[in-house]
Amino acid sequence: MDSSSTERTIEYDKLLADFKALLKDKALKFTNQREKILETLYYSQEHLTPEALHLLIKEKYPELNAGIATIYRTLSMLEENDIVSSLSFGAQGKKYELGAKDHHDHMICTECGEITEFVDDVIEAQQHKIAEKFGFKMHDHSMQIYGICKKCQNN
Amino acid sequence: MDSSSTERTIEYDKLLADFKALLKDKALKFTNQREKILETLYYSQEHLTPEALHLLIKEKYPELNAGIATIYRTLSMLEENDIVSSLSFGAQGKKYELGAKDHHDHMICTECGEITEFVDDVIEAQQHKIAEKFGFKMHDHSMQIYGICKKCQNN
DNA sequence: TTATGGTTTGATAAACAGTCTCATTATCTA
DNA sequence: TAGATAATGAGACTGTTTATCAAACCATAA
Ligand SMILES: [Mn+2]
Ligand SMILES: [Mn+2]
Ligand SMILES: [Zn+2]
Ligand SMILES: [Zn+2]
Repeated sequence: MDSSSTERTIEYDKLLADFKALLKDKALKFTNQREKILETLYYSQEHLTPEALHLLIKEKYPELNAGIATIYRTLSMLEENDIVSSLSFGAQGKKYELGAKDHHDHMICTECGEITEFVDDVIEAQQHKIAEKFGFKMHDHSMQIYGICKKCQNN
Repeated sequence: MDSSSTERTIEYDKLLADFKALLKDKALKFTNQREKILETLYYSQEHLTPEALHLLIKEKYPELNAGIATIYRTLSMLEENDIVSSLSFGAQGKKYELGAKDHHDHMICTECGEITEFVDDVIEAQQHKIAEKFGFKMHDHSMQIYGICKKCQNN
């Protein structure tokens, strides 16, 4: 079966150093806002909407006075550079998470919203086979399983 | 491998009769608007945004004078009753398609937007196994493979 | 058939998410 | 440290989806 939960695989210091290197490489600037956004994403275990991330940052760093536009701009930039990934399901809009974890897919409880992460080698391998069959050059994929979690089944 | 394209599996008359029965069962009314929305979804092979569907209907049935709000309302109702399903990826918003086809997943070209449908038995079976392992009661799932289609690779 | 009451509708206002603009501020490099 | 330029916050703006409500419509039963 090989399904398993995922866990963070990179230290924050390393992540930050890589991020600084990336910015330098692309002639982008290392700003306070960008740093706090990265940090907040790293230390949050949640899948965050831009709005939720904005709130967290306003709470923790009120003096930063970060604007929502910067949150959106930075999330887009981070996603383009494969540092975060986004997940969109239902009407709830996009949710972002730090991609410093290994790739994984999601199981979503439609009752309580709980998101369980997993990786399954059989599925990963099969996706490559399918893409190959259609002459398709796969860059990425996303899989969601919807249903009712253990906890909600017992309520 | 068992991947294959999908095709429509139900006659329109049957679909319409089932729809009428459903409406009656739920004490909802069979209206001209609802009929034309169902019909247009059935005969379109595309994955349609609410806006695109609205345009199609205005072209074909101008005298109906269908409002966009009715399109949204009806699509939601159809989705709740598993008659259509929606697919949302990127910023492009939700696209709807008639679920009278068999279940299938999607392969999306990020260059030209082409959507290829497929079903893969290995993946279908594996998803059940994963849900089972986590004590999760699966209701639905959705998988998208993103990449570059054959055509776009040769451009 | 027609009357009746609840449903559905279209128009339009409102909410909402996300993007754009631009004057000001911050960062980087020499 | 200064100058060039990138990034920022505020808020205007866009496009999409939802809510409101009076008018029209549909199903039912007389
Ligand atoms: Mn995740
Ligand atoms: Mn499809
Ligand atoms: Zn749950
Ligand atoms: Zn293509």
